[in-house]
Amino acid sequence: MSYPHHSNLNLLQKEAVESIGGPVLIIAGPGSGKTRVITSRIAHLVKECEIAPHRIGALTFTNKAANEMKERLLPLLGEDAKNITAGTFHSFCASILRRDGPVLGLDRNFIIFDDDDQMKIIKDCMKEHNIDPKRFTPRGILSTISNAKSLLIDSKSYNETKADYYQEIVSRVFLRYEEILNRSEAVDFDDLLLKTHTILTNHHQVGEYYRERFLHLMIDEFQDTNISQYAIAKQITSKHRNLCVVGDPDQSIYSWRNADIRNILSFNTDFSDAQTITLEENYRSTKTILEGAKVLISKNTDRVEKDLWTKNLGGNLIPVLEGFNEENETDKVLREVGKLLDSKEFNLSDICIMYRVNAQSRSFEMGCQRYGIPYQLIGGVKFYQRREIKDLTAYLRLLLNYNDDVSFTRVVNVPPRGVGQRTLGELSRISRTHNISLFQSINAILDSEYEDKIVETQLGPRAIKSLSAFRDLIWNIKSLLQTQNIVEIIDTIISETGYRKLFHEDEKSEERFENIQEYRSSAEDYLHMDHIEALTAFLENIALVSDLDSMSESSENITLITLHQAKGLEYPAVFITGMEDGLLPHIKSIESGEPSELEEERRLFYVGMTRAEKRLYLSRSFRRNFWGGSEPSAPSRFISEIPRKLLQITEKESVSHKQDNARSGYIKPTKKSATPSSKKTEAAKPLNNLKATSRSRVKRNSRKSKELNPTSLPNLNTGDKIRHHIFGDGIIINTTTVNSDIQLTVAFDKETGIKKLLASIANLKKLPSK
DNA sequence: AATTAGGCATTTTTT
DNA sequence: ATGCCTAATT
Repeated sequence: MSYPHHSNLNLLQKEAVESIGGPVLIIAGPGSGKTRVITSRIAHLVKECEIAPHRIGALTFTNKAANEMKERLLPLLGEDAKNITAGTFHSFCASILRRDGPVLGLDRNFIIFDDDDQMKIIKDCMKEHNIDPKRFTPRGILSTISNAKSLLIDSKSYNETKADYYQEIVSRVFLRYEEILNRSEAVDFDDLLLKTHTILTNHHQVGEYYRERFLHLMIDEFQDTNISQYAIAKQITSKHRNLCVVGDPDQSIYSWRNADIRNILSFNTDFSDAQTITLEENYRSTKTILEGAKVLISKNTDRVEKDLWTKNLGGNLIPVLEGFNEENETDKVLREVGKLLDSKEFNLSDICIMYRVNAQSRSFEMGCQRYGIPYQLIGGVKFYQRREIKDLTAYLRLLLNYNDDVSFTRVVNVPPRGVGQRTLGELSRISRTHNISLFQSINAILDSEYEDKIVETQLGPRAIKSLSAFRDLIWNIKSLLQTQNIVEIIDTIISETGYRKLFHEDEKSEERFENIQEYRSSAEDYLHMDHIEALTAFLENIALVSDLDSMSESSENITLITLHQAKGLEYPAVFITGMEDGLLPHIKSIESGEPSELEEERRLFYVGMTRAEKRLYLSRSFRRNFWGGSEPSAPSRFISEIPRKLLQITEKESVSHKQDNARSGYIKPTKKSATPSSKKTEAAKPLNNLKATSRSRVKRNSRKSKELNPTSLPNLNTGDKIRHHIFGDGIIINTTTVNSDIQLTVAFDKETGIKKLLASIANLKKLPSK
């Protein structure tokens, strides 16, 4: 990065760093050294102004940004850096609630419900109220509720102000939804903010603590904060009035998540004495890239003008790659990637491929595997959403909190232990009549009473026995928390609940096991803590930490990422793919007819473009795959909004020549339909391994792995004895080639039986045959 | 109670 | 095409 040296901030940056009395608004254009300004400002506060580090708060959009900030502060401040409160709004609020939640009657060990959990509850509530999910979609109702909460409207006030039939329906669900959350000692994402705000506002003593404590508060990505976040910030800084917000209205891309761009636009009105500093010098991109982005964003009517400029060189034109279908688009993009790598000007980690929707990633994943380009996929199907992971998490949540009905329902019959629909229905009936959790309902049934009221049930002795056994199971494991740490508890759950059995079922068992292993090892970070605390922290981490946060920067692979997640990142070379009307801008925004939605799509593209330092590529396809079929798609209207002179449209025939002549280490000319190569040494990971490694784990199938393979993979033949880290010892009874990998059929002991394993991932040790 | 078959909606972006 | 939900079957 070509930032000026620390001691050498530009005048405006310096002003931003040193303006420390009262409210400050920093409008920071892309690449204007925003992060630098924020860290320098904090360092300045601590070193020059002698502000105690723990009295400074810095709130960011992602945990990754927060961690980066802390890392950058470390050389400047040393140990003091660790005492700065830095995190996302959500994690910040979670810590306030862990400390002060009890004033609202919230248990300190509350659980955080994710999107999945929320949907389950919404659906239950709707069923309870006989609301037709065809007429009112659960998703829609949830988003209405979430919207209300982010405007600081709770279920009670919503109910009081409901104005039409739809709101009447929502209100019923909302009220019930809140009851269930309360009963479950759980909060959702919006509650973290809403409840924090309530405490700060209504509980004077607690509020004063935070108002007194935070002498300075800074907020990054302010254009993407919502009303409740802004309200919290105002609350906290109402005493010392040192609120510094940093953002760029042109990069506001989260309105669908209730972010309100008015926060930043009207900041100056809210604080009439606010200083405003606008950073317009761009240190990141070439003139060409910046000019293209500027012209594009100027097409938005609803915005505040900025005059971005750069001293950087003009740089290359922006190529527009055109493929005749999705696969061909991918091909062209990856060939360009290959050229960049061959030029030695770019490393793998310098290159990023961006797209509008996650579904587009698949094609690039497969492409990378074909070409042997190591890649890192951010997001996609979330690791923590995998079934086995959710199951295990549900068990852990139950240990902490018996009243978590969502988790209860999830695992009470997993693996099957004789608690079926009927039993569950009866439990839920009792839970409703007495307003107690499902788990408590078991107690009520077994005791035949609840708070002196007789509880009657029609359940047979078999069902009652099953329920009682389940209760004992959970209780027993819970009591082990005294002596066992979190990792041991996970192991205990797997063995004691009989969950292990599920691993022996199908060909997915391998994948499941690997996921569990990873889960288990991520729990190891918490071993130093008290067991209960560790459990709480681990579960909070699962809820609040995203894939993006754990993405690696240094490792040697290219990055595949959505445009939304790319916010705040930068790469020497960026490919923005799927430049088609319907994809970018997305069809939903076109169909909505709202100009504001189209403008947000434009901002999204703008964010993508401005991530690029030296090279920017656009790509599109003439056809796009939908649900099986493919349909013609027109070029994105945004392409024509970039001045033609900045673009480089692919020449016609010369392309194929270049392809043939390409003597690239990464580009191996292959025939269209054929799988890359049938040579076993190629060892590209098989496609079915994709799913197993979807978290931002690094996939390596570079030339490197080609060399490594013969050594790491002993020459395995039928009849060889091997050892597997999970299944134990076995004998190979067959070998076949699948997708340029070797599939081994191995007979293990009686209990495990016969397994099919892929040589490249099974990590087998060959045992000497006597 | 557990398993299976058939119908259906699904794809925007995520703390 | 796939995965989720409901209904029907054993």
